[in-house]
Amino acid sequence: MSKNKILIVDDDDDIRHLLKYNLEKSGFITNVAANGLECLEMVKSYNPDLILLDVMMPGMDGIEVCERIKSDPQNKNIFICFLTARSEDYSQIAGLEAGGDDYVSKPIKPKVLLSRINAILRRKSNEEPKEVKNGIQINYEKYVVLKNGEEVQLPKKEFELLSLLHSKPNFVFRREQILNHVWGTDIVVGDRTIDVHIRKLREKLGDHHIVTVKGIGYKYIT
Amino acid sequence: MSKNKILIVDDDDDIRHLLKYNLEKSGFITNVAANGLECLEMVKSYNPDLILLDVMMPGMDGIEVCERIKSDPQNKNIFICFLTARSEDYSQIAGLEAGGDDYVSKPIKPKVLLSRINAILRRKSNEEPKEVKNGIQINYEKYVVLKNGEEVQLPKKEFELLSLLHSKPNFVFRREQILNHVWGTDIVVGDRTIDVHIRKLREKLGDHHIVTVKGIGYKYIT
DNA sequence: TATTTTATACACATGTTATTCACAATTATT
DNA sequence: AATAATTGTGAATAACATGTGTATAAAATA
Repeated sequence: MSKNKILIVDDDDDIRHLLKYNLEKSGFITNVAANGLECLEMVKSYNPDLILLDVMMPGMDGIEVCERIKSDPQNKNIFICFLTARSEDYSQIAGLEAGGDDYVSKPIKPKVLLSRINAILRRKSNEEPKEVKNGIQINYEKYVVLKNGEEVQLPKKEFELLSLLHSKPNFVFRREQILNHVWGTDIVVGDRTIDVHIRKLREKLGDHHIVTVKGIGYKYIT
Repeated sequence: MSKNKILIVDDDDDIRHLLKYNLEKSGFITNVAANGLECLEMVKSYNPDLILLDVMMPGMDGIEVCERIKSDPQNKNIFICFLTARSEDYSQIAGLEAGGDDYVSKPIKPKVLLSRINAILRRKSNEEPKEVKNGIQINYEKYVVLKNGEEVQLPKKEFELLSLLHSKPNFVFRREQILNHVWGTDIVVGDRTIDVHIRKLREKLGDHHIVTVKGIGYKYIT
């Protein structure tokens, strides 16, 4: 998964650090900007895949930053995810959302943010040629898995676990990585939890898709 | 193609009249508004198919007007064509253009405008037939839902909820998104409110249209 | 104001999903 | 081969999300 550079833009120090800390723990590469101008510069130099953009900022607000970024066709596949306070007027953001972006309401819960980011990056990778890998295709919008063209509904955790493995076929994900991506860094679950979910996936999709690499983790094979 | 109501929005008297004159001569039904607020009201009462919208206006500018209109899913098939002066910053409009709209540069040449309008309306009429999805058709003008041709009257919230899901079939809307769109960001409602409305819709339309995606939200299936 | 319709709340039923755990099976190590 | 480490499995249970009946509030209508 080479594409996971995230740019965090918020005028609040604490939020920036909180997000940076959490995201890096989950394996993302991050960078920060404190205002709109810094953000615009970062876009050029850092070339992020996803921008977490605070709406309410002194100087240039998030909406404007977004518009400027989007006005350059070169940036068309940078995703922008707004960070909004509940009280802020949603109507402006709504219009942009149609364009393919997303938003997360403050106060930010790391778990929620993480799953949203995963969803966005998945969607992003999905816009590129839709690869059917070994008979399994994932549709993130419909939230279904296509197994030889047939739709299979998976529960949330199973879906996310499969998404992760499927995103980088043949790459071995360590158990720790899996935990961080799917469960988040703050949650502690027992030793056998991953295994059980893997089992469920195997039951539903067949045994030959997911391979155990003993001592390390799992991989999705093509 | 019975539908060709055009709303002209510009703060300049002369331009309004010029456009109105020309368009009516070509057989379109037109109406005018002198500013953003008037425009928003007209959208409700006049229900145009196409809005010619000046970008540069005192008070609310065209971009904002557009965003407000587009934020309501009911207006999703109103086309908006910006009228821009050459000197104006095109970058902001570029972003919106992606959403399916168009723009015409001032000074306006009637012939150019006319051919542009025809192109837009043609595009629109091509999209129209898609409206019947899985036996359910939504008539935003009458505020009524057609279930196999038979009219079903839905209360406001139910109608809006259905509109939202129906606007993007098979796309899973998260509960949060639904709340924001139908209820707004500032309003707080209980946890079961969405479910109750979904239930009402299922009672009236049948169970097979709306599918629950546990842990995520709902989708309208075709 | 009275009446009806619509919207929301809430407690609880139901069903699903997530997790745990003891133990079996497998693989690696010596 | 014996042992240790790791993963797989079945079953139980916890945690959770959604559906439902009914009550109540709010809004629309007469």
